[in-house]
Amino acid sequence: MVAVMTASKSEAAYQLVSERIVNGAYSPGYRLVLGTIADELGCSVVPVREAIRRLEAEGLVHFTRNVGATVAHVDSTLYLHTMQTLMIIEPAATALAADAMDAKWLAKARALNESMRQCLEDFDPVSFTRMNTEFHQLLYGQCPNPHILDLVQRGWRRLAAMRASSFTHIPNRARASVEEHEKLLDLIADHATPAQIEAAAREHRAHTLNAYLKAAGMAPSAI
Amino acid sequence: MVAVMTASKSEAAYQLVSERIVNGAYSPGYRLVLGTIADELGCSVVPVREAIRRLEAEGLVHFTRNVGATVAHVDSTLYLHTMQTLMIIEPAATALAADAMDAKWLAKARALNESMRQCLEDFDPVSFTRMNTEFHQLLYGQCPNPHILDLVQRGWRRLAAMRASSFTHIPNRARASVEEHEKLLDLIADHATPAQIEAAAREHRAHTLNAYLKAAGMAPSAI
DNA sequence: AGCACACTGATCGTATACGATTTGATGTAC
DNA sequence: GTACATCAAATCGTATACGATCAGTGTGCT
Repeated sequence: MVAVMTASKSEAAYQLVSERIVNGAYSPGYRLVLGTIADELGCSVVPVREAIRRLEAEGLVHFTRNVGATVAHVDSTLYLHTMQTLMIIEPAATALAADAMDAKWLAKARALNESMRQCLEDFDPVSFTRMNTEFHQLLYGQCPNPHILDLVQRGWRRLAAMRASSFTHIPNRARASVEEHEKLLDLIADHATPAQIEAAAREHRAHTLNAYLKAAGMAPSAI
Repeated sequence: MVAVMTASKSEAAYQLVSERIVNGAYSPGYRLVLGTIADELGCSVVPVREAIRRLEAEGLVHFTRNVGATVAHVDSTLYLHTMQTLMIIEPAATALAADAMDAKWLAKARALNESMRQCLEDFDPVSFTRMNTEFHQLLYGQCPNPHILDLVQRGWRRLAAMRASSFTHIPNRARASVEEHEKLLDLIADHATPAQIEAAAREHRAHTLNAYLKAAGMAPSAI
């Protein structure tokens, strides 16, 4: 772990805890004790406290006054809510980013999607998941509205944290995802309107969301 | 304002500064000096610092390391971005809240909208703005997804902070808003699908956004 | 045995203190 | 008069310290 030396200690604490939650080193329910983390980082509790409050605001940790912080538990409802939020924001971000999607971008996206297809052939779910995240980053990454971009990034981070802990992937969706990605890229190549791009992107995410809901025995999402 | 005495001091600092920004007591660019605010609250700088960092995460203040915090400046781009974000999230929240909109709710919403119409007759823009906020709160308030609800509330808070500082209202839109509200309520009364409700709500906000953009000489929003 | 209550250890919340950094002003050389 | 170096005041960042609060445990009473 290479820490950026110019960053403040509270920033370092934020990065450390955040990363450990997202990649699953701290599982849900894990107790985040200020003093312990402070010792580990070689700093005092004040910056650590600040970092943890920030993570609380992002929903990654649960905080109780005078008691302390724990890594947030993930239940199916929370997962649904996060997915639903992302389902609304990400397609909009993608549509707004449409202007920046030139031929070069398109070639890159297509190549990435092909690699994902190859991962499926090779039964490599780990790479697939990584590339899937990368692909979606490519989709929304050029969104010119920083608020929206920020929301999407946070949404993905939360999903990553949830998946790292316990959630199983739905493998059947993987193949369909690749096909839907391709259709979306075709649409972009054909200079579809932002509204059309948004609709297609939202449909893609809705499929994923509803597949999850169905597997969990829950009703499909209203929107 | 009755402060809850059990709340922590950092909470109190957050509430104080937040409220002052939203109602315009602190204008954009105002320098938030930790020590000064701490003195005013009768506490030390540590909780104040925490509160300010939280406000930074919400985008209400701008923060520079080793320099300090100022109330965020509002330019037309920022305003556009905030409106655009709200335009995407609020309609979704409204659609998701559709289940909770019963006859009683509908009567309340209709009454409020009529009061808004009356405000226009009486040339009372202050009440109109207050009621408009209230009306929209009614629309999205029952959204069962807490993340989405939170995002909408924050969006409105930011808008309020921006308006408090400098932005002039666009009076021509006021009358159209009331009509659009009514159409939206009719749609809900007719048991429209959530998707239809979302589309109508989004159209309403898009009109407001585009009216602003046009007035500012900017191109209409892509979505 | 079961309940109530006080006690204890752990941990949080914040005051205070001090070093680090920035900013703006002052003075000096050109 | 301008550019640059130096310095001082203001302010931030965080370490340390201590009081406040909570969860768990043991003891005594019924």
